[in-house]
Amino acid sequence: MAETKTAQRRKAAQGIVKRRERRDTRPQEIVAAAFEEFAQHGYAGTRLEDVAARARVSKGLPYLYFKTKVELFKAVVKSVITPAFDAIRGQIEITTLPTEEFIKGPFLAFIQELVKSRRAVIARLLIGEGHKHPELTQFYFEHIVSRGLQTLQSLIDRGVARGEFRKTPLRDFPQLIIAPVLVSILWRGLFEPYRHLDTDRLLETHVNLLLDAIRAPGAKEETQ
Amino acid sequence: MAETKTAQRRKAAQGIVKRRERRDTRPQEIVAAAFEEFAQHGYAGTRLEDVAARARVSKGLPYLYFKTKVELFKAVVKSVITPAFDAIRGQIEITTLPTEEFIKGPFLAFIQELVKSRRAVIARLLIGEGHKHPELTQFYFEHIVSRGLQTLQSLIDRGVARGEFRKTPLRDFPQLIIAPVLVSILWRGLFEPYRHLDTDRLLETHVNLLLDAIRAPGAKEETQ
Amino acid sequence: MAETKTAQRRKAAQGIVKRRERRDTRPQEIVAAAFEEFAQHGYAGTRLEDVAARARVSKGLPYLYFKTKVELFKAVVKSVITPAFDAIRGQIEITTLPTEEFIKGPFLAFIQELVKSRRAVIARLLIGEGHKHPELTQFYFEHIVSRGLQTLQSLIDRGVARGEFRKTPLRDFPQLIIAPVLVSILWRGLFEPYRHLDTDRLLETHVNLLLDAIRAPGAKEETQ
Amino acid sequence: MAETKTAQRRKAAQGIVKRRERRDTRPQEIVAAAFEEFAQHGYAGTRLEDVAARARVSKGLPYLYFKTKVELFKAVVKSVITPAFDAIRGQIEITTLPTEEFIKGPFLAFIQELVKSRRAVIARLLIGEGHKHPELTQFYFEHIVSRGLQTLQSLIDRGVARGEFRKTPLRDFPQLIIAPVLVSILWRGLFEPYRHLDTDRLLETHVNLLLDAIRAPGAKEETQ
DNA sequence: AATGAATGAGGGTTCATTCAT
DNA sequence: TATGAATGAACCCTCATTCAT
Repeated sequence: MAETKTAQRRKAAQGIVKRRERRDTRPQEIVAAAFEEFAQHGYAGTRLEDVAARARVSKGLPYLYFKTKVELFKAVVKSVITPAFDAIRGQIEITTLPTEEFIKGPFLAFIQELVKSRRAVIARLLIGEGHKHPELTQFYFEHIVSRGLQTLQSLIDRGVARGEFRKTPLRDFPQLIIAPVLVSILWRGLFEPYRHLDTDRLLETHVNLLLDAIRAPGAKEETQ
Repeated sequence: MAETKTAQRRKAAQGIVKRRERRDTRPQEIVAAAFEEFAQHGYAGTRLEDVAARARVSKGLPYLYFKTKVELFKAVVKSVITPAFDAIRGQIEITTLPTEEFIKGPFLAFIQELVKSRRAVIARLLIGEGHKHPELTQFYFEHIVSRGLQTLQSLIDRGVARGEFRKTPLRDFPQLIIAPVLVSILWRGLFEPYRHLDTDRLLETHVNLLLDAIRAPGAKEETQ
Repeated sequence: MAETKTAQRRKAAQGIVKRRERRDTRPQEIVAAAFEEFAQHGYAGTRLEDVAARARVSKGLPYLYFKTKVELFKAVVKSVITPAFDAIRGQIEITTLPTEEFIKGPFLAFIQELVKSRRAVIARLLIGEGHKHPELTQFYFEHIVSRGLQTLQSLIDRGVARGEFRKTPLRDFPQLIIAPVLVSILWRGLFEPYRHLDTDRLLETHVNLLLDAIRAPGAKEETQ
Repeated sequence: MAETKTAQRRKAAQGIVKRRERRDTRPQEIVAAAFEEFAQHGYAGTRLEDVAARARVSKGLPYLYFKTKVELFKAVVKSVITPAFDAIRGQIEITTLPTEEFIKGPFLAFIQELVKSRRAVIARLLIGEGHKHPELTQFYFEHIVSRGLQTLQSLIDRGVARGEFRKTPLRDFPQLIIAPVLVSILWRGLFEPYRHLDTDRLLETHVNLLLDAIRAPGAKEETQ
C-alpha cells in the first residue's frame, strides 16, 4: 500500500506519467489485473481489493469504471476473448487456400497457439462460473460460440462445395472440430502437473484424423 | 418445511430400527445432498447450511463426518464418479465383440447416457474449482482420468492388434475420443437454454467419423 | 470483545444463565440494544456492530433474528411503541368516567408520561427516516396513528353524545389533540438544552384550553 | 445528462458575462440543489455527487464554498428558513388589525401556506438529523424557534392587553399555537399517501378552537 | 450422535473528501 | 476558479466453523 503511493509519486515526480494519460489507460490496467486474479483464483475466489492492489490502484477505483464485480468480469471476458476470435474468423473468410491446407496450416496453428495462450484460462472461468451469470453466458454464447460455430460450419460447407470433402454430418456438429481444443485447454489447466500432454501433436492428430474421415475419395490423401 | 418435520416424525414413529439404519446412511445422505447443491450452485456458491437442510439434518452434523467444506466436496466427487466409470471399464475388458461394434454399441450408449446423466455436472465443478484443490484434482486424475485413458488406449490397441484399425497416433491421444463427451456435457450445462444440441447424434457422428478415420483398409465400411 | 466472552463464561460457570434460557431472550436483548443505538444515533448513524456490542453479542448474531438492518428497526418500532398505545386505547374504551374527567385525568397523565418516556424518541426516528422506508411508515400509520386517531375520535363522539361537548370540527381533526404531544417530544429531544420546557404544564394547559373550547354550554366550567 | 451539457454550452456561448454572473451565484445554486436533495433523501441519504450534478457543477466544487457536508447542510437550513419567518414576524409587529382578525386572516393564511410549501420539509430534516449537529440545532433554535415563540407571545399579550383575550397560560406556551402546524407538515411528509389530510381546514379549526378558548367574555363570538 | 445458537473474519460496495491538473 | 480522477475508511451482510447442550 505504502509502496503504491510511493511508486506513483516517484513516477509523477519524474514526469513519466501524466495524470491525464493514466486516466485513459486505467480501465485497461484494471481489466488486465483482474484477468490475472480471476485466472488464478476463479471468480468467487478473487477479491476486488487484490485486483486493485495488482493494478496499483486504490480499493475503490475499480468501481469508478465497473459498477460491480460481475461487470468487471464481463469486461475481462470481452477484452480478452473477442480480439483473438475475430482474427481467425477473418482469416477463414478471406483465405484462398484449399480448405484442407487452410485447416492443416493457419487453423491448426491458431488452435495450437490458443491452447497455450494465457487467455485460454478464461474458458475455465466461464465453465466454472457461467451458470451463475446467465447474461455473461449469453454474451459469450452469442459473441464467441455461436459465431465461431457458424464460421466452422461455413468452412466445412465450402470444402464440400469445392468437392474437397465428403458430405458428412460433421457440418451439423462443428463442436466436434473444437472439442479437442477445449480438452487441451482444460488439461493444461488441471492435469499438466501430473502428466504432460503434447497439445501440439494432439491437435495435429485430431486435424489429420478428421480430414481423413471427411476427405472426398478423389482428393489427395495425406495422413500425417 | 412443514413436510420435512412431518416426514421426520413419521419415520421416528416407525421406531428406532429406522433411526439406526438412518444413522448408518447419514454420510451418504449428506453427500447426496451436497452433490445436488454443488451441482446447482457451484462450490463457492453452496452453503453448508443448505446442504444440511436438504439432507434433513442439523447444521452441525456434516462436520461430524467431514472436517471441512473441502472434504465434503471431495467425498462428493469420489462417491459420484467412481462407480460409473468402473462399470464401463469392466465391460471394455471382458467384451467379446469386434472393437468397432463395441464402440458403436455399448460404448456409444455409455457416453450418450453419461452426457445426459445428473452426475455429469461434476465435471463442471472440477473444472471450475479443481485448480484450487490440488489433492482433489490429483485424486480425480489418478482414479478417473488416467485409468480411463489407459482403458481407451488398450481398446484402440486391441483393434489394431486384431487388424480392425490402422495404426494411428490416436492411441497416444485417447483424449480425442473423450473430447466430444466433455463438450456435450458443458454445452448442456451452459448453452442448452440458448440453443439445443442433439448430443446423441453428435456423439454418434463423432464415433462414426473416428472409425472412418482409423478403420483398416480391409475392414468393412459402415459410415452412418 | 474479550470482555464479552469473559463475561459470558463467568456467567455460564456460575450457572446463572443457561444457554437455552438466553436463546429465548436474545432477540429482545438485541432489540433493546438497537433501540438505544437508534435513539442516540438515528437509523443511518447506527452501526449494527455497535448494536451487537451493546447487546454483548457477536457481530453476526443480530442477523440470525433480523434479516436486515431495516427489519431490526421495524422490530424496535413495534416492540417499543405498540404496548404503550394498546394500554391507553384499552382504558379509553372501558372507562366509565365522564369524558372531561377522563381527559383531565388518565389521558393527561398518559401523554405527560409518554412525552417524558424513553420510547418517545422513536417518534424522532420515524420522522427522520420514515420516508425512506415506506413499509415501515405504513406499518406505523396503520398500527399506531390510524387506530390512535380513531380512538380519539370516538372519545370526542362519546362526549358529544353524552351532551358534555359541543359539536365541533375537532372530531374530524383528532390530530389537534395530539399535536402538543408531538411538539413536547421534539422539544425535549432537540431544544431542551437551550431552554427548558415544562411539558407537564404545557399539556395540562392544552387539555384545559381544548376543553374550554368544546365544552357544552350547560356543562360545568373548570378552567385550570 | 446530454441536456445538461447542452445547456451549459448554450450558456457559455452567451459570453463571459453570464459566466461571471454565474460564478457569483454559484454558492446559492449549490445550496438550492442541496436543499432539493436533502429534502428528498434526508441528510445521510444525500450524496454530494448528486448535489453537484443537480447544480450542474463538478464534484469538487461544493468543497470550495462549504468545507464539509455538514456545513452545506447548515447553509441550506439558514438560507431556506430565515426569510419566510422574517416576513410574518414583520407583519405581526406592524399590523393594526384586531388580534382575532389578524389570527384568522393573515396568520392563518401564512401557516396554511407554510405547511404546503416546499421549505416545510426542512423541519423533517432538522428533526431527523438535528440532534447530531448541536450547533445547527442551536442556530435554528435561536433564529427561528426562540424569536418565533417570542413573537407569538407578544401577539397573545397584545390581545390580552386590548381586552380581546382572557388571561390564560397560553402565553407561557406559544408552542401550542404552532403544534398543529408541525403536525400538518409531518403528516404531509409521511402519511399523505395513506390518508389525505385537509390541512387548511385543520389549521382553521385549530385557530377557531383556540380563539374560542381564550376569547374574552365580552368579545364577539365567531366559531367557524 | 446430534442440535442449532453463536462466533467473527472477510468481502463487496459506497461515498465524503482530497488533489493534481 | 474549476474539474473529476483517485483515495480509503467504513459499513452491511454472509457463512464456514465451533461448541454448549
